[in-house]
Amino acid sequence: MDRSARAEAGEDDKADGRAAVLEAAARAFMQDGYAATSIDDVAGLLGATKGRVYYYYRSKADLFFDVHRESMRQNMEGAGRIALEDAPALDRLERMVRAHALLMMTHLPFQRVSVLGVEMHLAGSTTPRQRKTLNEIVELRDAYEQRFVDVISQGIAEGAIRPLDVKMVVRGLLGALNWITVWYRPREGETDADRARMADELTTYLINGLRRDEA
Amino acid sequence: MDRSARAEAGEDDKADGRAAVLEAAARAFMQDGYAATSIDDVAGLLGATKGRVYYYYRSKADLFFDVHRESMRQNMEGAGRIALEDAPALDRLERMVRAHALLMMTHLPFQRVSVLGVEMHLAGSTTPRQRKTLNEIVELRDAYEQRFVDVISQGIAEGAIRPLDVKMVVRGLLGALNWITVWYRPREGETDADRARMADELTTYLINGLRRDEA
DNA sequence: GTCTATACTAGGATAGAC
DNA sequence: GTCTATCCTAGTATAGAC
Repeated sequence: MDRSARAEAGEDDKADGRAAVLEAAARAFMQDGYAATSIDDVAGLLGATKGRVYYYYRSKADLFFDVHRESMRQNMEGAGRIALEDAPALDRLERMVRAHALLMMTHLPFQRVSVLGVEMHLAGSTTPRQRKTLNEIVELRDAYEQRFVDVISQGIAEGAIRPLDVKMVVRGLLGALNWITVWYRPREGETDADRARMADELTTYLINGLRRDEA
Repeated sequence: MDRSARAEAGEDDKADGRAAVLEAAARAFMQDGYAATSIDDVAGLLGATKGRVYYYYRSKADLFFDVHRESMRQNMEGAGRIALEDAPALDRLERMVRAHALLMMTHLPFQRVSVLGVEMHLAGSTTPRQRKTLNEIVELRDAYEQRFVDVISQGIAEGAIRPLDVKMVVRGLLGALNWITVWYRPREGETDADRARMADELTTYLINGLRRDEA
C-alpha cells in the first residue's frame, strides 16, 4: 500500500524483509491465536523456514509485540490525527469513528490481534526488555483513547453533545468498533462501498446516542 | 451462590467437584489465555494436582468448551429470557442491555473467556466429538443474539425505535457490552451500586442511539 | 540472508498406587 | 476420588553450513 512512499527511502531491502515477516505473523496470530501459532506456521506463510523469521526477530514475543505496535500506529495515523484538525468536535468525532471502523476491516489481521490483547498472552513471562516494549504499547493505546475523550469533551463544551460520563462512553464506543474484528470477515467480491456502508451504519448509531436532542 | 438451590438435588457431590474445577479453569484461562494455561495451573488454583482435573474432564479443550457453554447459559438465563416477557419492546431491550452489562461484571472469569472466543484457540485441532460441542456453543450464541434482533425488530414495528440495520446494530450493541470484560476489573470495596452505575451509563448511551427522535 | 540440523523444555495425557 | 510417576509430542531457539 505505502510501498511507493518507502521505495525512495534506501534501506528498503531490510525493512521489506522484516515487514513481510511481520505481515505473515499478523495473519498467523489472527487465525490461531498467539500460543497456538508456531514459528513454523509464520515461516510457512512466507514459503520459508524458521531461519528467515529468526533472522529478523529474536523471539516470538517480539514479533507479537511488533504486530501490536504497528496496529496502534495505524490507528493513530488513520483516525487519531483527525482529533487535532480544526472543525466542530462532533464532526471530527464522526469522522474518527468512521475511520476507526474502516481500519478494523482494511487492516484486519493486525487489528484483530491487537484487539484480542497483549496482557492476555504474555502475562508474567516477559523479559525486562520486553516489559518496556509492553509499556510503550499500552501508552500508545492510552494516548489514542485520550484523543476520543478529548474530542467528546470538546463536543460537550460546544453544546453538541449531551453531558455524560466521557470515559465510560469512549469505552462503549471503542468496544463497539473493535468488536468489528470479531465478526467481520472480508467476503468474496466485497467492495469499498460495502465496507463504507457497514461503517456508516455503525457510525450513525454510535454518534446518535451522544447527540443533545434538538429535534 | 445458587448452592442452596442445588443442595437438595442429590447428585451434588459429583457436580460440585466438577463445578469447582470449571470455576478454577475459568479463572486460569481469564488470566493467562487458553494456551498459556497449563492443567497444572488449573489444579494449582484448587490446591490439587492434575489427577483431580483429569478425573472430571478428559482434556483441556473440553474444559475450555464447558467454560463457554456455562457463560452462554448465564447469558440466556440472565438476559435472554427477558426478551420473552410481556412488555413494550424498548423496555425489554433496555433491561436486557443492563442485565448483560451486569453479567459481564459479576461473572467476569467465565464471560471474559467466552468473549475472547472459541474459534481463536481451537481452530482445526479438534476431534469430531469436540467439533459437535463447538457447533452447539455457536448455536447457543446465535440464539442469544437473535433475542436482541427480535426485540429490536419489534421495537421498530412498535414505532419506538427508528428504522435501521438491525443485525449491524446488534453487533455494535453487544460489542460495546462484551468489551466490558476487556476493561473491567473489580475494585477493592466496590459495591453493587457502583456496578449498577456503570451499567446504567452504558445502557443509556446504547439505547439512546436507537430511539426514534420525539423530543 | 536463508537453510538444515539439533538441543532442550514445557506440558498434555495416561497408568496405576493409594 | 485423588495422587505420583512417566511417556511422549510439539515447538522455541540456536549453531553452523551454504
